[in-house]
Amino acid sequence: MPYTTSHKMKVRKKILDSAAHEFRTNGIKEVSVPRLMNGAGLTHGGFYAHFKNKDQLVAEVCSKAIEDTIDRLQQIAMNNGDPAGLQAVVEFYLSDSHRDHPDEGCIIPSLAGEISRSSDDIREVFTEEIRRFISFLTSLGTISRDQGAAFLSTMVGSLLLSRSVSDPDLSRNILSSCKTLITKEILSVQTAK
Amino acid sequence: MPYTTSHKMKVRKKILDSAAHEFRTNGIKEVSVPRLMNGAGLTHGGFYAHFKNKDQLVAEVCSKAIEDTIDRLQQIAMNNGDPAGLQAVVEFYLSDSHRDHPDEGCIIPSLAGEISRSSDDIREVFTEEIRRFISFLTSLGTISRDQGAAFLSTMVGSLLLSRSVSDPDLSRNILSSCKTLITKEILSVQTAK
DNA sequence: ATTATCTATAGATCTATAGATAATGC
DNA sequence: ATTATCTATAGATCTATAGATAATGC
Repeated sequence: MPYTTSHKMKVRKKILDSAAHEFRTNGIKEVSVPRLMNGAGLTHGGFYAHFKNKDQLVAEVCSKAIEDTIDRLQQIAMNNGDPAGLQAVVEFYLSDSHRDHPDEGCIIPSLAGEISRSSDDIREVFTEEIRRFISFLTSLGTISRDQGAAFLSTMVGSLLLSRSVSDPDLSRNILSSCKTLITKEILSVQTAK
Repeated sequence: MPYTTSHKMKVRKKILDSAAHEFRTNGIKEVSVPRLMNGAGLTHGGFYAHFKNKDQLVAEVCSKAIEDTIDRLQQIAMNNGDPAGLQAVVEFYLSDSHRDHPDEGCIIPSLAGEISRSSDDIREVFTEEIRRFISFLTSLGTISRDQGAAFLSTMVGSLLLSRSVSDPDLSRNILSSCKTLITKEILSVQTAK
């Protein structure tokens, strides 16, 4: 074998990281293979030694990026104890800093539009990760799986709209109104218990 | 003047309609000017007699398409009377048929991702329409402007996710959980009054 | 000897423009 | 006479592949 296996894995990871970053910032269609490979310090021809085609890369990025986000949110939850964990996750997701740094934030608001129009292979991977995200949210509190699904929808929609409007006041308003809605719902469940 | 003004307006409208349709189905980046013009029964060269560039078309489509959606929802609300109007709008927005026909549905879930990465001109037009949409929702019930903003976020996020997952059960679950969340919130306001 | 990576390129396709053509109003 | 529309094309850029090169393990 030329090049150690670990070398190839390291390069592959570099391409994946570069792609995760670029896709979040610029969308899937906007990012070309040459641009991607340059970002990883390579030339474009080598891409196909690592991935069958661009779609396969997209599928792997979806999977990896969402799991990384869940891991990060899990950390935030653990730092805030059992009843406050879910609330802390929501606050982070709907924060100004998350809105202003799509390049390292959750990939769902950035790419869901394009993914909804993508191949079945990509959508199946995405589906599994959405399921995992809902399970994660549900695991944090006394909420039902349905509430987890609704919270995820609200957070994704809110972040997406807050990034799409050019008026900072409206943008902040969109985030805070959704925080209020979710918080109210969390509290209503806790008092009903 | 060659060609009546009304002829030119008619053609311009045909391009706009074709674009609104194509963008919703395939995204902005995916739809080329030649493809667009073919859809309107013209050749690509003529495009620039109507629009300065593709961005100007995108801005006009955003504006027109969202206003059309609000008009349509207004109709639904009026058909359902004063207290039930808001509920009927939410039910329609989060219906299976809206999910399954992005080509004639609300443009926001389809395009917000791309718009969030677009030029300031486009984002400013979009902002104004989002404001209008929130005002419209607020006008339907006893809800606050903040609640209108939160409902819009939830509806957009829900429709987007329901279109992105490949499992029909999960997709329906995402829609129904958001309907429940919003309905609960509407009722809580009404009983508090 | 094997294969990741590079160089070069084929074949599409995109946005935008220039100049020709043709459809209308005066 | 005016200008919407068409034809043709410039100049970029994209995905993917073929063949050359070079870095490593045996």
